[in-house]
Amino acid sequence: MLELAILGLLQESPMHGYELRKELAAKLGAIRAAISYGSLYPTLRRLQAAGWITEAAESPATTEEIPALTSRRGRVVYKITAEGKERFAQLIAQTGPETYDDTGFGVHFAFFARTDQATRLRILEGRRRKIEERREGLRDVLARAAERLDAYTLELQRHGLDACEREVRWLEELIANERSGRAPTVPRTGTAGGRREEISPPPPGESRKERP
Amino acid sequence: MLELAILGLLQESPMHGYELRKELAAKLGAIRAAISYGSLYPTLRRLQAAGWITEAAESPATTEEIPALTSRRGRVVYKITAEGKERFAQLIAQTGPETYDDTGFGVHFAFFARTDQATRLRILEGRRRKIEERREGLRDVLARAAERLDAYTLELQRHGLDACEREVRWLEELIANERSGRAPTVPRTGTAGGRREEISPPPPGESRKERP
DNA sequence: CCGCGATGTATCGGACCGATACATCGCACG
DNA sequence: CGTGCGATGTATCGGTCCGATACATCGCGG
Repeated sequence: MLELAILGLLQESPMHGYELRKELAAKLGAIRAAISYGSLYPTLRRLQAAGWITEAAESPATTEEIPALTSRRGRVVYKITAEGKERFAQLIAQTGPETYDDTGFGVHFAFFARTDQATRLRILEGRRRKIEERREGLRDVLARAAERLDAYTLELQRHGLDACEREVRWLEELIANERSGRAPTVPRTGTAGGRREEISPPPPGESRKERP
Repeated sequence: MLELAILGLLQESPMHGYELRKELAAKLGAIRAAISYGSLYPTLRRLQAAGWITEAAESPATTEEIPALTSRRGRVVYKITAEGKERFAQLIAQTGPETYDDTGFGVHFAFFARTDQATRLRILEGRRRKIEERREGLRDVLARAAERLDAYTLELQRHGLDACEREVRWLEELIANERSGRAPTVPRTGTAGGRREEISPPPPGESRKERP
């Protein structure tokens, strides 16, 4: 999972570890808190050893402009390789059981913009199936074993059940949306129109997304 | 966390590993899928080594009734010790940062029936604080970094934000409920009364809860 | 000038998972 | 009658990831 996430992020732009962690936290903030360095650095090393990423030189184009005033220290900038891109494409397209658990689904979903529609659909449906199973499990417990459990435990199950139902509905909308029409956005409360707004009129000032 | 959960469950009744796993899945089904044996058995051994639990003999009172027809195999039944109960009491009352993450909170909450009210309140408020922070983080990303992210990532954040807001509201109700009055149940949609119903009229047929 | 918070790299022990192996039991199906 | 299969049951191994910790640099304000 971490491997996939790192490869995905580095595909957008080269980064060093610290930055990677922050971007990861921003992109996956809804899923998991923040990746630990104890996972990050070993994984970076592993990816490098496998040849998916390489260390990039620090000040690349404008070699002599800035360094005088910052005197770049030992920041290690990583960059994805061609093999790394292949690896990413392979990882993002292949689905196993771990694709549908909370973290796995979150990571895959976060990179849906780089995933083909068939795979997106497969993942969304797999996730829905999994959540439906969890939901049924919770319903069973609430229906059948309620008298064995105390009120707090029961309340916990109810809250979990609620979350399941909610997520299934969310997934339904995404799936419908995905199937016919191609807009990623779920219709917000009451907005019925088919017109999907593209997100940003090109931001005027700072655009540091991709390197040209 | 596993340690706490096992100690808590064994406090209700002695069990063997397999049973423990199933009960755990039932009690924490809203939180986590099912504990792996690769965690369970080593932990059981650790707890036994520490003296918190002991192996109990298989057929305890009615020694010769059943064994003829089932010929009890190597099931290892574990039982909590007096020290184990102390340990549980200590673990359930002490709160660290890990008490407020998803799993930690879930486990603590599942044993709220064995937790004193002050601790319950502390945990609920700590959890609320943590979720509020997560919520603010997501709002920040959605407000400030929206144009840097693709529509799918954005949708993920929105869904996460929604879940946060929902959980905060849930916690608010639980906290209010906890503060004045002592009923564990959150008022279900429209049910305004103060009367809290006790759950089960004694179920007539099969009662295989505790061992006699 | 000095401390302090942000930036930045790195390691270590431990918790937990997923796959796997293996043995027994009861029952359904041929 | 046997036989095979799914549930019950115990156990280990490798791998992923976390949390704590250490350490070094930078810019800023007191």
